[in-house]
Amino acid sequence: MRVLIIEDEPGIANFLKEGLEEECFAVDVANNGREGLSMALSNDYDLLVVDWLLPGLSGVEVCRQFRKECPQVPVIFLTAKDTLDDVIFGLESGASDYIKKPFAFEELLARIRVQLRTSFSGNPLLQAGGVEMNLAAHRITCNGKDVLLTPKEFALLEYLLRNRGIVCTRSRIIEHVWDIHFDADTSVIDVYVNFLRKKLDVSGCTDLIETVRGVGYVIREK
Amino acid sequence: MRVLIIEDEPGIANFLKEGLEEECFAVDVANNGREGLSMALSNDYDLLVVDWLLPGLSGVEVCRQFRKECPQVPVIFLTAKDTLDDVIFGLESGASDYIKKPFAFEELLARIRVQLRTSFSGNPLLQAGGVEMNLAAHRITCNGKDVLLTPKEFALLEYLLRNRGIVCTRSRIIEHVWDIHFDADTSVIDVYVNFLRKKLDVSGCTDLIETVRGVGYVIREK
DNA sequence: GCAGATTTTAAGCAAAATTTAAGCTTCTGT
DNA sequence: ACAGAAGCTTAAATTTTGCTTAAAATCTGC
Repeated sequence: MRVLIIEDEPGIANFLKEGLEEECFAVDVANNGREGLSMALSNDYDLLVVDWLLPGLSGVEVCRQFRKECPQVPVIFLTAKDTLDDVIFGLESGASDYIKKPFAFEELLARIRVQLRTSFSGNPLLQAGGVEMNLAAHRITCNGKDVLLTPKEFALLEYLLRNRGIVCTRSRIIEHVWDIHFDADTSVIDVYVNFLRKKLDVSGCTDLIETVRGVGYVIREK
Repeated sequence: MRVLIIEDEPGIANFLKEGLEEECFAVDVANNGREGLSMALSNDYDLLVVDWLLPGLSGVEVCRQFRKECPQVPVIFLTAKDTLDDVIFGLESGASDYIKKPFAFEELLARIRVQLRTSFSGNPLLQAGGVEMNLAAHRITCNGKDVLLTPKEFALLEYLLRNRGIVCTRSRIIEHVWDIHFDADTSVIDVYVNFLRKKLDVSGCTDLIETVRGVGYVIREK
């Protein structure tokens, strides 16, 4: 995954570059709007991260012009502003998402992953243990054998696979897979983890999903 | 890390409490402004999450009065309002950040971490002696070997590691790792230090947690 | 609108984590 | 060296949490 960061503050630019590289992204940095637009147009990026406030050509203008040429590549804005007007204006100019400063790197990362999921369809294969998930084909195999999952089961497994190595808390799972924001008192997750484990067991993948008591679930790396 | 939530809707309060506890925070809840202010002033919290609209004493008023006494403890507002005026008013009253309802739990978490300056991306690894604690993966290794800890054990070790080089008194440990509803006359800490030492001993980390007689415990630097 | 599939709820059970309590050991000051 | 205080260790009681099922509710395609 190749990302271009257009950001004039060297400290922030560097922080983002290093953070994304640790996450296995290939990262380029441009220090101003004009340079950024030129790089964006002459290379094949999977995603752009653009500061709203840039010397010279503004982030909005960069986005507007870039969109003319590459309407499908997601653009995420970094902005210090946070009024509704600005957000609407930003999204109208073609941004896919925005994030307000100061932000946690983890949040930016989460948003990048959301954008890449919807746009990227070239080789969307997630795997762990004997399990392979082909997102484009919406198909899952376990040691070569097909495993048929319902939509919710698929979404849950996808979320766990995308976060492999990281413990997914129950709250995060409920938000990301079910889109429920204020209901702590449900046992759907337990039930669905149980469904998944059963289906994977049948195909020979045991112990893929580990329980972290008091916290949530995780698919470990390796 | 100890957090006070001041929120009158039990559903939301409960959801936040459980979510934050999964992330290993010690969480207290107050149901109204007056109770909240009194708890905030009489205990040693690391951060406050305050609803803007509260019966009786409003969130803004709570924040203003709390700020007089504890200017350094961050306060995050939950607000349904979203005009610039309200935001400015909120920030002028001493809030460190605010978040509009409805919000994703993860966004609140990200903002809390920004305020506590313990963002996952910044320093996901706490270490001392041969022990490494990876917060995101919720995983602890000791000389390379995995160590399985229960939630309370994890929280205690995290607290000691975050304060390494500093002696943690018994009362501070009780306040930050357990929460307010706790009996002062208990030996849980001894028991849990014992649990931790045993598990770490098995993996070859001896003498990590030192006893400071009459005071508490400490993990020394190097 | 029916039949089957999917999702959600609820409840009992099992297992694990937490807390209490009590006896033992070590340390400290005299 | 002794007495008292502080901390350590262990086992058992209590509480919490997750697993599993079955049944109820909801959705979907015909």
